[in-house]
Amino acid sequence: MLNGGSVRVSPETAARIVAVAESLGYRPNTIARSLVRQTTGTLGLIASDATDVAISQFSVAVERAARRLGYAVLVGHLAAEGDDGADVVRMLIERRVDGVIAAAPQVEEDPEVADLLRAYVPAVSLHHVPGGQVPVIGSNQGETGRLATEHLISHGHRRIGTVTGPFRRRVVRSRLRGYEAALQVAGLEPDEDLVVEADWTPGGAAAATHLLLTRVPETTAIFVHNDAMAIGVLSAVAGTGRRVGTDVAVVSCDDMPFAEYLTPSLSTVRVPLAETGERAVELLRQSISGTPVTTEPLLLPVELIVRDSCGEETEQEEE
Amino acid sequence: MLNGGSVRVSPETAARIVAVAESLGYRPNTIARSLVRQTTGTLGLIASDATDVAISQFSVAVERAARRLGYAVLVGHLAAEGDDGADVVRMLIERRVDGVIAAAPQVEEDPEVADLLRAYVPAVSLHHVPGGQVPVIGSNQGETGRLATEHLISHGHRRIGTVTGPFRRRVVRSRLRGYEAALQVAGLEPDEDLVVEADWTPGGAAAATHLLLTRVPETTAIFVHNDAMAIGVLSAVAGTGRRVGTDVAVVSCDDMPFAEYLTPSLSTVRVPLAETGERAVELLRQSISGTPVTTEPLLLPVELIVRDSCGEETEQEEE
DNA sequence: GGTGACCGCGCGAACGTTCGCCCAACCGGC
DNA sequence: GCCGGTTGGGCGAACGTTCGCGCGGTCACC
Repeated sequence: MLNGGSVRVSPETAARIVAVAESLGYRPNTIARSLVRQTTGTLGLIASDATDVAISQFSVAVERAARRLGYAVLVGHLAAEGDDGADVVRMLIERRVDGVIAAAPQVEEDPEVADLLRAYVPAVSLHHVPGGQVPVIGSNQGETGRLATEHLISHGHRRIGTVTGPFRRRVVRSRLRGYEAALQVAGLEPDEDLVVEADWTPGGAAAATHLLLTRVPETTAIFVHNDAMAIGVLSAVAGTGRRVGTDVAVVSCDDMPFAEYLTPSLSTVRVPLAETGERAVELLRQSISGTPVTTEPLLLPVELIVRDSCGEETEQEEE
Repeated sequence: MLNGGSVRVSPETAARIVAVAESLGYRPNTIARSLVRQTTGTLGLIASDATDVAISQFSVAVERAARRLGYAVLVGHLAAEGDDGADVVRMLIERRVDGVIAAAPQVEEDPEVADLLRAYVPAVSLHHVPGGQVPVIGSNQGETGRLATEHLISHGHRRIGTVTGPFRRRVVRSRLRGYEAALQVAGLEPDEDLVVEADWTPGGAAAATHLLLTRVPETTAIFVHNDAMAIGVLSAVAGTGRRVGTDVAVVSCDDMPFAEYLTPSLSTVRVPLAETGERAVELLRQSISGTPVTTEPLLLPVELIVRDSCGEETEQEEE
């Protein structure tokens, strides 16, 4: 009755009841309500070990959007390596969440999680779910690679290396396709030696960059797959005595808050993580309310942010 | 019965029941159980807008520790500025969480949230709660400031500036006390011009650093209150034509994963955020189970990690 | 003025557990 | 052999809602 539903009761009685309830500090018991309504008003969020700033930006946006819609958010973090994914999802399902948002690349190779998401609960994923049938939302990753690479090409670079995330990830492959497409349009031959796999961490990226610059010392530009790794790239480039921006141009992906303040400031393709989070919640709400949703990936546009690391400003003395 | 409780039933009957339950895929309904047990097996986590890497490291550790104990975690993120704190806490309380962990500096100045935490639910906070009576856990922040400053002093620096978080935060005041204590022990006079307030962001820290170096150009060392701001400090120092490490030594706090890969690599006082998260859950579990817990702040030790930004290695060419 | 229809409201079942209480049966001791 | 104690097991209440159904009263129309 007190949930705003249309109960057939005279307006003044309703007002009286509400007044009394208020004065008594009455708060409806969510648990009892959930029991009879068979819905909990709770969303599950499964996130990969969110030390990753990008994932945590997404998570915050998801929680905020969910709360605006009256949902609470139950989180589960997946270990970086390890397959507790199914356990986490099962935990969420047992808690009777109304839907699940997955922001964990691990799901790409976890058929057990995929089955759970497909069969037991409305879900939206940031990553491809094996077997499909789960709506996917994300950014236009091919465009990301293309934009970054095109920009470097337009500055006259011919030897453009790339430090990527793990190849087995779709994001990485999409960005690589964009990178290669841009090269081909410019008449440049893709070269395997210029592509080095890393692990999303600054340390891994630094090692990868050293490898790249050893294999192809003539490299004058690097496209790196996220801002955290970019930190490692900048460090490694400087470690070889080269200057970032002038000797080696760097363009990254994500546009985290710190990107602007790296030395030199980082050119990067902005990925709209907060907006993606909001859209994910919106999509999930539709799916929960029974509206059929397309399982065709919903891709949000990305945007190149030009700063100093790509050599736009060769004069960096004045910051 | 299927919850492992001690029901007086013959062993073989129990085994039979479990077997049948298993074969039927029976999963006890958490909601109904919560209703009668008056406990949900859920913990609430209120986090400040966790774009802050430190908070998100803490959050991940909390969730992991909680899950190990069989708890699920409901999160609420507080807006950076804005007092929706009470709303978030109320939401958690209405969802009948068994306890709340607060990792949001905002609670320091929110008496409404403080009252809720005190009166309605077992709680543990990372920050001082006005009015007390809520167990606080954290790191030895005074020690943090002292360690960093002492190290700079031991390198012969006499003009040591500091770029801080907002003064109204206890963490900041504790660290400042440690900084001043170290100066005094070394016979150095604290100087107001050397202390500049910032807002935890790289951008704010960069501006603060410019201000500091304008006011006191002879500054040869900077103690900055977290790694995110350190990025801004490095950028601003470089922007004035000074070299970090050789001209201006920098020591920070936190030791985030990227600290090692900044250029130059960042000396920083490690704050054990993951361990803090685990201890917080442990403390909360005790508090929930009725064990009286001390409200005396539980302080974990910190550790200075020496890298290049404090000038330990003057030769940085070989990284 | 009487009858019918509609509207406001109250009562009770159901959601799926947990847990206490009672009953029955078996065993042992007197 | 009978009685008491102990143990295994089943039945039903309670947790706090939601929602359907039915009843009673009032108003309007004939």
